[in-house]
Amino acid sequence: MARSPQKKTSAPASGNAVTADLVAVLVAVTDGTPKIMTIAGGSALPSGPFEFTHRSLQTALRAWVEAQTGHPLGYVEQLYTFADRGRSGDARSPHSVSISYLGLTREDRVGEGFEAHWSGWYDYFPWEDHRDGAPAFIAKTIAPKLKTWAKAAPSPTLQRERWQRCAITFGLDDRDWNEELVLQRYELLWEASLIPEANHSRGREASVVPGKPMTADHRRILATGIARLRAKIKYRPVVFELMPAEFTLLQLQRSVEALAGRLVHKQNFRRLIEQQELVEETGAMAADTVGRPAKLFRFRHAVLAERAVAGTKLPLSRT
Amino acid sequence: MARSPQKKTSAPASGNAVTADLVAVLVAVTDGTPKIMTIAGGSALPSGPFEFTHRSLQTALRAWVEAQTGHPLGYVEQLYTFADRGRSGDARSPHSVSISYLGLTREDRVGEGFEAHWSGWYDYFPWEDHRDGAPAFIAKTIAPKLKTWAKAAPSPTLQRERWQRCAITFGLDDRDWNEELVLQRYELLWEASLIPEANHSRGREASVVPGKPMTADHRRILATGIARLRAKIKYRPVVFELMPAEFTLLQLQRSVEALAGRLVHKQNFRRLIEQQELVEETGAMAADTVGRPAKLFRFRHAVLAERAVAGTKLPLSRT
DNA sequence: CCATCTTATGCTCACGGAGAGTATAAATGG
DNA sequence: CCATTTATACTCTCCGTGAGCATAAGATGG
Repeated sequence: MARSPQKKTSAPASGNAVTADLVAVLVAVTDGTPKIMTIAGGSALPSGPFEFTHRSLQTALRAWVEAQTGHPLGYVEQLYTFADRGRSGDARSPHSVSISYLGLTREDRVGEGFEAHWSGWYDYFPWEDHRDGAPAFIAKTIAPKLKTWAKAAPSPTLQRERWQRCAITFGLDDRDWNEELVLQRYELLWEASLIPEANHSRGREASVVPGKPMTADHRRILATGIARLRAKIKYRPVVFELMPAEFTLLQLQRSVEALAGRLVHKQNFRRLIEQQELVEETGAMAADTVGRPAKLFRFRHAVLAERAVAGTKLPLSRT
Repeated sequence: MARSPQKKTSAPASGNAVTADLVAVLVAVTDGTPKIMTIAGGSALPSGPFEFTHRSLQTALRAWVEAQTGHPLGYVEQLYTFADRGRSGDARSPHSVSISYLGLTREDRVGEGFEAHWSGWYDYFPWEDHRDGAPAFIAKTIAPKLKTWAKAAPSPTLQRERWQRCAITFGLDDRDWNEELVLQRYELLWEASLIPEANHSRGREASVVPGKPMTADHRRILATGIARLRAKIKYRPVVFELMPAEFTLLQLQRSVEALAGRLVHKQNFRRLIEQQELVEETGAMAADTVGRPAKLFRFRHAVLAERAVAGTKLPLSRT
């Protein structure tokens, strides 16, 4: 970084010039399946060079997505910025800075005739879907391979630490599954060389763990996005960005479950939603359903103005 | 942004080249005062061009800080990336991308003879310190000015919305103070032109609200860092990065209070710390104290390996 | 028409965490 | 010895949350 702080309003780019890329994790939920927008046959996230004709990064991303989908992007949040020195390893290739964003939409909003597709995100992270319990291949395939990797550590202490890390992130040894550790799990599998992208020497030692790979570090970026979203839905009403204008409480629940990758207690879910006054009845009832018909609800946009957003966990004094 | 996703491994920079800057919010807590590292007489955060000789942004930041302070940087976290088209407004000046980081250290680790200084962060955000109750000037100065600003909105509805926003972020009208809304408060004051930095036409209409200004958007970046840190200390044991090797529970509590800007219930704070097994006794007692001497504790680094980190708020099913 | 299935919706219970207060112990300086 | 300051141990009360029971309201098949 800097030589000296004084030089911060620094000299024009010389050897210092880079290119800026945007990478987008665009999420939608359709029929209980979380999907992401992909290009290149599902092997990459939509991305492209940043055009400085826009006022801010956020504006640039919105403009681009709207051009692609024909509809405004509901919720946008910056994820992370990566810097590569010469992405391809070629020393002369330009340095690049990749700025990644998370965006929430609805699949049906996307116009036809684009090269982009929607892919289920569990295609890329099959071990993340615990809605029907932990996938069998975690115990059958992943856990043994991780154990082997842990045992390959040089010292017994390091072996224990490695395995403890595996057990925590994957909920092994009777630990609870923590759905938010998406990135940690991906990084662990990467370190253990169980991810195709990790084997730099041109994809031999092919996919040792199920899950579709992606270009460069796109799957890591996706993991970051999923983790962020799974954390966010717990303290911010962002799920509604993924819902149609009217929905039943079960549909809402299914969307949350799709994102979280685990099931939710129905009655408690409803209690939570209603006591927070997040929704209001439309008066209409859902049609075409099995079982007792459900009321239709809509999101109360007013709550966004009414309430602040943060949570607390300190033993605060009210005095 | 992108014209077409296909072009993502895009052409070398032409009109697209930018410079990459790092901006650091380096925090320490000394004697119950949260401090940040500043340069230029306290009017700017340390920053400088990113050198692509490093493997990653994080590495670059660490290396730079270690060169400055002579000690490793405990905790580092990326904050946000901003893009400006021509920072100075000069259309021909290079576009820049500023990547900001939050870092935690201890003041005494910094070597002497550097141009950097430590400034109390409440010098820049005096309205954020509620340890002795809400500062009087919030009710006396800020609230009335915000009321005026709210009333200046075109329609009655907008006026009410504006005021509601003010009341929420500043805890007015008998609302609770939410210490995490640091950025929201800064942005609100900015919008209401109560912040010198907001008055683009060369600092007339000088500081209408107490608090030291900063260069460019540095105070906004600092607000982002404070907000992030205030949120983080509640669910991650990062305070310990700011503590000496051994400390009393009261010292620990004072540090948390310094960061949060509000007081904490002593007994409950201890209960929380101890039941989470975050610390262990050193056996020694604190010297040079008034009142009954306190036990000295040290951070149990093992907890970082033992436990995962995330929290939950969904009505999950355990079955 | 009834039995059964499915989903919707209302209500209760138990447990644990968090805010708050009381009480006692151990040091210091007059 | 007493006032003061800080340390430390308990207790009490709410309330949020996980969990389960019970009932309602529709469809479907015999």
